[in-house]
Amino acid sequence: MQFPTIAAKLIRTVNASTTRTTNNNRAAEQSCLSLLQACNTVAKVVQLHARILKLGLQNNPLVLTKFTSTSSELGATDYASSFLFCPDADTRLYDTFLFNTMIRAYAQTSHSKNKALCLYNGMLHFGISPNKFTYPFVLKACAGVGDLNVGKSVHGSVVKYGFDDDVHVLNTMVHMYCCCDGGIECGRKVFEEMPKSDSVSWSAMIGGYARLGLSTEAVGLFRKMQIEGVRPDEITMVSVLSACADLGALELGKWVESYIEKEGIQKTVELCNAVIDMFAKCGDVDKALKLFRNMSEKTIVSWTSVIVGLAMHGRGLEAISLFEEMIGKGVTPDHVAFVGLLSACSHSGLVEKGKSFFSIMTQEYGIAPRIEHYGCMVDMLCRTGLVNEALEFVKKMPIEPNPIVMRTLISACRVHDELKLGESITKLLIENEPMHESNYVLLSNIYAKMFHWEKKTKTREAMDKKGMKKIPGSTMIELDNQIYEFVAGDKSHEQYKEIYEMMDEMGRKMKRAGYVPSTSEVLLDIDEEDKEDALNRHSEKLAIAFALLNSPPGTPIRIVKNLRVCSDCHSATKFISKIYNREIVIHSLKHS
DNA sequence: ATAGGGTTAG
Repeated sequence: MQFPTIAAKLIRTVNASTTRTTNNNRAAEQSCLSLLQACNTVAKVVQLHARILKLGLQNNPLVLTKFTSTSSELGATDYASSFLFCPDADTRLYDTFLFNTMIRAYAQTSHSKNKALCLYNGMLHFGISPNKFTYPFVLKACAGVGDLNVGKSVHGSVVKYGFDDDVHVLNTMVHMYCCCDGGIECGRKVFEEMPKSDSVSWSAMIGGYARLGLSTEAVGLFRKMQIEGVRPDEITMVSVLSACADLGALELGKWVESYIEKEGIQKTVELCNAVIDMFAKCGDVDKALKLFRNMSEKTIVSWTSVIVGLAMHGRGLEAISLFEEMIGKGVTPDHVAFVGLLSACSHSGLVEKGKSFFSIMTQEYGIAPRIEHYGCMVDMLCRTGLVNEALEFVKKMPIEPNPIVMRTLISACRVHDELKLGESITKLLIENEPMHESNYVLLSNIYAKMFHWEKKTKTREAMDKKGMKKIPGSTMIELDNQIYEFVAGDKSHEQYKEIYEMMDEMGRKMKRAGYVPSTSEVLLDIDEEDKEDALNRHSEKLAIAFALLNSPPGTPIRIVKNLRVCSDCHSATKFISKIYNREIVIHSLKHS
């Protein structure tokens, strides 16, 4: 930072212009420029570069700039930078545009965000001033790195250089903060305080909330956007739909779909994909399939959305046949498509098929398994009750299992009575993640199943001491454009008497149809009769009773549970669906 | 020559 002085900059400018004017090889310069313009492969750039060196034009500013931009456009950024920053390079030729070109190239490629930041630091080191075009690139690189402190320091520079009034810079800054761990509040602050905001600013913020799973905030902000009269575009709508999908809010999603029609928002492939994903995740997989079939242009994302949707709703065989149809059409699956495929196998108990797809993925498609793929395999083995095989699988994994995989194992240990094993894994996990509440819930559930009530109480106390609270289970239901929420034993609703009568009736009819309450997941120190009672008051059943009372016979019932659905509610729902002739879709927001 | 989006296992 101490290098740049105004004098040094002046000398540099003068020297650069001298080089330009004394260059008597104008014809060669022109020919190089037009050849560079026509370059379309890296090989040609390399060839041409040899010629540039031979002609001694490597320090010609025009040629250097063109060489740099052509190389980086073709993905040969490292090649260009090795010459630009070699020890005998003429640093007098460095300027803002040259650095912007290089930083942009690195900021756009996924594994080179750090290089972009290095170049930005180098730029300051050489005394080259950034301009308002530099910062969108730099901030984009920060977003990729995801380090809040790095982001804050760049924010400081933006203020120092006075670009904090530029809407493009600020929009990217909002996006950057939203991509950093724990940065969403900073993003919101920049968003709130920016002098002018447009649809891009709102999209960045709404998208930020949606990505983090803060879907209610995302939808709320979209409402605020409409109140403030900012016209959303197709990119805003993608984020809003993604929030709807996450919330399982089918009615809202349908409204968004008609809003898109009404407002004439451009239906890009990506927007159509988001609509399909919303329907698939909200339980209307057939609607998603229909839209998918009618799409004129499909991408891998379109296929994956439907495959994941089918997998989520237990239609594993259809998911697999759709995957095979996709291969038949010559579409190359990516790692996400394989996650969908493997989860389809897992949800439908197709262990052998799953194992074979897992090996095909690497052997035929050259896709290295990621933690998500290993997670699917562990889940698949655990669901089938092969807990020990799952454990062996985890031990042999070439990458560290993450907490999600560990929690899958622990749940399986509890369900399949490997309680000692479950206890020891959970203790390890708590050491690594002391502030994650579901770890304590898992441990206390294991103690409950071991009848270690004292240890269970202690675990709860440890949670309280750390200021963590267990989130109470609740179920939401959308009826006539209103959202009703129920918690276990809820009596706050004005119809509560009718609801409880309905539940009694449901219980009687279910028992007659052969339903046996499964009390094994009631983790309370109470006797069997009370356990049944506790089950009957679960929020899922309340919401279903409410829906049976208030919606026309034969119409589907869709409910959204904030936590995992217990096994008893799962089986009870199947009975209720049959007895009352209603399709019942349960959407769960969390899985552990 | 400048900005923002989607699909991912429990």
